[in-house]
Amino acid sequence: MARPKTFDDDMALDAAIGVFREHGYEGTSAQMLVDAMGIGRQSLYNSFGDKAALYNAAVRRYSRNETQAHRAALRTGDRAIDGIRAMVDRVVREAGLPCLGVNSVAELGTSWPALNEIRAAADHSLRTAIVAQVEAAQADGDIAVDLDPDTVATWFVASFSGIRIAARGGASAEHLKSLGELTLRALR
Amino acid sequence: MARPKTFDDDMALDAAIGVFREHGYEGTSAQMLVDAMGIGRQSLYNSFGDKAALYNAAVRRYSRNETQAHRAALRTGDRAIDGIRAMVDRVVREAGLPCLGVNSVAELGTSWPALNEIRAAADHSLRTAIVAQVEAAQADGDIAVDLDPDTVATWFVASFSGIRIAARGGASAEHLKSLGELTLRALR
DNA sequence: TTCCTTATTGAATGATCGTTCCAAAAGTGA
DNA sequence: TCACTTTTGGAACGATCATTCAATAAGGAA
Repeated sequence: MARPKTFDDDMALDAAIGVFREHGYEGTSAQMLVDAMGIGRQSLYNSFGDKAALYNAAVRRYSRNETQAHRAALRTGDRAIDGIRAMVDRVVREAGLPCLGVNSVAELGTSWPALNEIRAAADHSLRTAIVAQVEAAQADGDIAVDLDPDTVATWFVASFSGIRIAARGGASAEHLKSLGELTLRALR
Repeated sequence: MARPKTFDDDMALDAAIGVFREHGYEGTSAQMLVDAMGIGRQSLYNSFGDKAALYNAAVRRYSRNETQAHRAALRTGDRAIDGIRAMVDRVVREAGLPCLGVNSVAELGTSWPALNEIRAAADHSLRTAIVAQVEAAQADGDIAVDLDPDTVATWFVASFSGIRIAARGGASAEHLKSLGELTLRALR
């Protein structure tokens, strides 16, 4: 057929994610992307379209990975609450790296329809998993039954944003740990 | 002496705050600032220095106002917990507008030393007020005494970030209200 | 009024922005 | 080896970026 690519799209995308999560959309230039991704300018545009499309692809991939990691953590442990704790612990542990999801919301809000759809898909996937786990934990008597599972799912997502912003602002590991504990304490 | 200014620095700064909180630092151009502030380009540079200095001044003024509003809310009501509730309610109520503090942390992290100092000052002012109020509420029996007041202060700040990010992502008023309630529930 | 100082206005600066054109390079199937 | 198709690298595009220069305008002190 024709000449094959010399790079892997997903690996290049991971490099782009690394730049975007640190510098944001507006703070990232095409030159920075080319340097980090290790590909030519034209290759970038051939493979990903323009900068906005690349950003959308980066957020999509990042969100999917992040959602998958959350769901994997949820499945660990014996009791349902153990999985929930594992999910919170993971967020606390990895809060040192900026979250592309949080930063994307902070920077762009809901002004990009394409981005809204990407977020809605990830949100739905994560939320349904959390709701199921919360219901199980309530059946176990580990989460108060007067709480609406859907509200609790919103609570977790918001708490994670809070923890990540705190970390990005320079909070210590101890403080972040306390935040994770209080997140769970609200559900007793 | 000489010709006086035709505009008020603080009013112009408020206009700049309005642009920065919506579009971020990198997403805001000098032209957007000139248009919003209603002053000439040269006047902007004469009065505020370069774009970074103007941003610092905007964050400083915004943080001071925000801290003051929090402290004012804390002082309302009979019991200490009433003031705390008022502070949380205010955040929930006004979460519709993007927070320059949260967005600044999300976008820039701790990479600007000057900005770090501005944040530290506002943080200290807010935190000491919260700590005192929490101690009073603990004495009243309205907040669990096994919680460290300083940790609780960190908790409030992080929760506010979470609520504001949720709002910026499109969360409904009902969801935001639930988040405010859960923030307090963690302290029982 | 006259002078002095500062504010204002608008054009212009070089740099960098995102994006594209174009020619050379290179792998694949015949 | 040849022809075909796609990738690749680099120069180039107009637009916009933050910032400044130069000239005019305007108020206060004498």
